[in-house]
Amino acid sequence: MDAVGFDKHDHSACIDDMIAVAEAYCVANKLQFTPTRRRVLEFLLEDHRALGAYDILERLVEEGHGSQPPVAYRALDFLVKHGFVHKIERLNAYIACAHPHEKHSPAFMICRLCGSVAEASTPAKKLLDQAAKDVGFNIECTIVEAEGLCPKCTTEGASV
Amino acid sequence: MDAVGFDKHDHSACIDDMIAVAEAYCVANKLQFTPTRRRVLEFLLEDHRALGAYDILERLVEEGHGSQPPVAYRALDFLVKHGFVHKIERLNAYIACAHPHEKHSPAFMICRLCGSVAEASTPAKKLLDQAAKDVGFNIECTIVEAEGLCPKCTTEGASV
DNA sequence: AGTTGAATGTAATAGTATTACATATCAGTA
DNA sequence: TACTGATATGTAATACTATTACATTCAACT
Ligand SMILES: [Zn+2]
Ligand SMILES: [Zn+2]
Ligand SMILES: [Zn+2]
Ligand SMILES: [Zn+2]
Repeated sequence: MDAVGFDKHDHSACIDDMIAVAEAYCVANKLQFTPTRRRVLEFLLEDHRALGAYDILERLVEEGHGSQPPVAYRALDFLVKHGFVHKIERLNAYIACAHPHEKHSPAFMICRLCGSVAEASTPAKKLLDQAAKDVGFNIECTIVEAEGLCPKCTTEGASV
Repeated sequence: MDAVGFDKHDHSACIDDMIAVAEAYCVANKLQFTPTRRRVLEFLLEDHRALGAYDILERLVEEGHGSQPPVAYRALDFLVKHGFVHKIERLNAYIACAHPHEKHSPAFMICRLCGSVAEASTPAKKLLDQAAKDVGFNIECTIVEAEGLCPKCTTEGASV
């Protein structure tokens, strides 16, 4: 398993790659990768951390887009629906997917101090599937999030 | 693994038992199981489904308690902190724990049609711990929720 | 040009949660 | 008993998150 979020990496390439993937996917599936949608994905890729819908709205406003919540929520809904972005339920925030369209059940590790978030792929889905089968429940999607301390905050705050 | 939520069971005994467990725990740990806290736990046990903080507040008001949000949130914070209640992040709602103080990492199955919620115990923590260790993350708590269709809604809505 | 469906702009409102400060209650102690 | 500190409650105000509704714009197709 791998993770993006706690390690340094070639970030400009990272953004370009992800945008390219999204664009190609939209073209292939006749989806409209509009300026607003593209910009929101860029914001999330730039920060590489979870942003609230209103953080995003704020930035959109600065660039001249509409100033009402639906402007942000619509773009986010699109990006989530098509797998470019995940919602972090624990934070009511959104983060760019680290493995777009590799068909996965994401798991997130959320640092409660610095707020960084790493996405991992785990067999958690498999695990729940068995538990679900036992009671006859039909899983459609899973949410797996862990809260704790990231490597950096663990060492820094040995006193915490 | 077992689940409460999709099966019928002796409910009055269920409530009494849970309240007794909570009371005993509070006495043993010098915690104050105040009337408000007890009542909130009873509401959650009675319904055996997830209730929003404002649903709970509404009921408290009917019984003469304070009418401001902190009245509900404080009781919920206490109950969550001491393991009598879990928060369902996906629903922004709260549900009574089905296994109080059996030290567990709960997993929830949430029916998107009827809203029923079942709590299961899974080894998700173990699983995530390995993934976390790989990247140096220190897990403090886990959130595992699955959304889908419960047995009843699966059969009823074969057309959905 | 006319029709359609998707996307956007905007206002209003709904739903969830916290901060701040005053008051009350209770346990332990002088 | 009176004082003290910690805990719990009452209340007002505010902050944060999200949806509904309706008008408008735009591109694609006929
Ligand atoms: Zn992903
Ligand atoms: Zn950190
Ligand atoms: Zn539980
Ligand atoms: Zn159901």
